[in-house]
Amino acid sequence: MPSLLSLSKIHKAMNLASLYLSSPINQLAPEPVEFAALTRLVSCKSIAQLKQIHASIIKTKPPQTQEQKQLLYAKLILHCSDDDAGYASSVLARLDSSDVFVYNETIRKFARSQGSCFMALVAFKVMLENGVVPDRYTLPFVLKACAEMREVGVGRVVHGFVVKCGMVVNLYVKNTLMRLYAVCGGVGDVQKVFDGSPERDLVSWTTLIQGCVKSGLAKEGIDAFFEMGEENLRADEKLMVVVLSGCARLGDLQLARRMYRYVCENRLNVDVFVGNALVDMYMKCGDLDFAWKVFNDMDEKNVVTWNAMIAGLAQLGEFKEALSVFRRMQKLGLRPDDITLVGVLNSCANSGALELGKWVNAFIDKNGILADGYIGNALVDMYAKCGSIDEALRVFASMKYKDVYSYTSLIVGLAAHGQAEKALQVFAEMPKKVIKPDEVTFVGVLTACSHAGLLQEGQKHFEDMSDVYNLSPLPEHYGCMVDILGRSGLIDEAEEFIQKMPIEPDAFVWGALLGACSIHGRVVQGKWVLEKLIEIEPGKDGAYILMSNIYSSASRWKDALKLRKSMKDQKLKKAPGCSSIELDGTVHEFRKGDKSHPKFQQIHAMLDNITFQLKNVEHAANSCELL
DNA sequence: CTAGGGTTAG
Repeated sequence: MPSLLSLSKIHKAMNLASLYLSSPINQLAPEPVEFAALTRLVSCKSIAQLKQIHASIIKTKPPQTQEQKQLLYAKLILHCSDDDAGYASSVLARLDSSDVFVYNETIRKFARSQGSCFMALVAFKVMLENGVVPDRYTLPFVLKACAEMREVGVGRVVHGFVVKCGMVVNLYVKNTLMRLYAVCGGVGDVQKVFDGSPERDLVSWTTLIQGCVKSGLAKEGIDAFFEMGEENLRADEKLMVVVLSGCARLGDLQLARRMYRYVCENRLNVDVFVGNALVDMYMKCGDLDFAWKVFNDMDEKNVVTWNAMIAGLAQLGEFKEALSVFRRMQKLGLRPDDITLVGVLNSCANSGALELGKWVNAFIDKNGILADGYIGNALVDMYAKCGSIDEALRVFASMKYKDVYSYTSLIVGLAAHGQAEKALQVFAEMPKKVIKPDEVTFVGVLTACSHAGLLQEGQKHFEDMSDVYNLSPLPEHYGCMVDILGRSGLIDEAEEFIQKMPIEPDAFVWGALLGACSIHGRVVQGKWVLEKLIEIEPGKDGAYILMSNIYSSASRWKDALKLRKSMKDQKLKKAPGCSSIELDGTVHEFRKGDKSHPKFQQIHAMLDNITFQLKNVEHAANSCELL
């Protein structure tokens, strides 16, 4: 108990309380106080009204007994809204009750809403100072307040207190304690509490699994679920939702189907939560048809249902489809929330739907939504990917809270627009704002260096990755370096660089080297690299095409033809090419081999025309080369 | 007077 009193946070709160105690409004409460119009408090709506009643009670009929006084104070506190923390704490400080129930009610009230959780801790402190011993009801409220505030520090002290009074065995206490650690990201601690006492129920399992899933250990969470089954416990809807979201993260379709069977076999009610979790799970596991089936079968849908569909489609690369779902949602008059907008912007970004993206931007402005955080980042990315780099810069500049995502979106965007110098400038801003770049940021930085041919600068950033930022370079970073070296003509150095890689080079790394061979006409080396690439990813066509270009540029037509023939013989699956363009607000999507566009004929006639004219130019260019 | 649920960007 004493350790709690030393908490600086609570001390700060008490200082706040004493500050309010000396403010004029509180001098309205002189002793002895009065008690009469308590009934009027029940209908009291505002803090002003409350204080008025308080004052009139004091003036007319003060409470006669200690009990009446305490009752008055307790009622006053319970009638305070979240913003009245100052007033509440001043009354609280005079609440000299020894009744646990009075404190429990007070703490419960404060812990119930976000804005007043701090007051719950203050009330707890007053309780302890008044020598009142917390019971099994008090602690869940206090722990809940800590969890809401993400105050693990205070939570740990309360935990110590819980252990001291042997309260861990109470399931409610134990489960709220687990929840505290779960929301604060400490799976290890959740597990410890879980293992700490033998009694556990569905809530304990739900919290444990939630803790795993939320901290990226979905596999462990699912394992725990099966372990639970061995104890002959059956999941309910709330637990199922958590398990389904874990499966969604794993992206394992087989597991997903197994979980769906579990839902059916156990006759779980597919309410809007379970339905949403199912839709999300099937989307993330790639079973679009079944996701649609669940979606259509749901009789109650909400914005989350639509969001799951939109975000899921965007993630599957079905951007056009995602946007059409958004339009359907709008036709039904459903209001999108910020998560909808992020999904829509993501789809715009990846399908080039600048007009719709601008519309979303206007929607955001019109509705007074702050273009910050997630939304701001999605806007920056959308503008950058749709070619409006200046708009991306504008949104970025207007953002108040910038994080690593904001910077990365812009840096990657600038690099893609050939503005390497600007990209590096923006990158240089990050340390000043104390924002730590991550792996993706460095992909942007290194691409910028590669496009601008900045060999030394690229090398320096690459070294900084591990030396300064403690990041382990991924294959794509090595790929960028190979690209930088290759473009500078240092092909042997690039090859040596690959040999020295501490991780296994992947197709992108070898691909970058092959690209370099192609630029510099290295036929022999190219052939060798091609063999490497075939080893790693047989059946892909990209490397063959690159190599056949190398042969062609070296005028080794026979070799080029041989290679093309071997591609045909192997029936190589071609990477599905896809591109899209927006015209008057409609996105037109083109896929390799897809003839479904209404103007397919005309488009191809035009393409033939362009190809024909290009051939003439090419011919001229090639002739020049021969001279 | 007590605890556990779904969707989010580079």
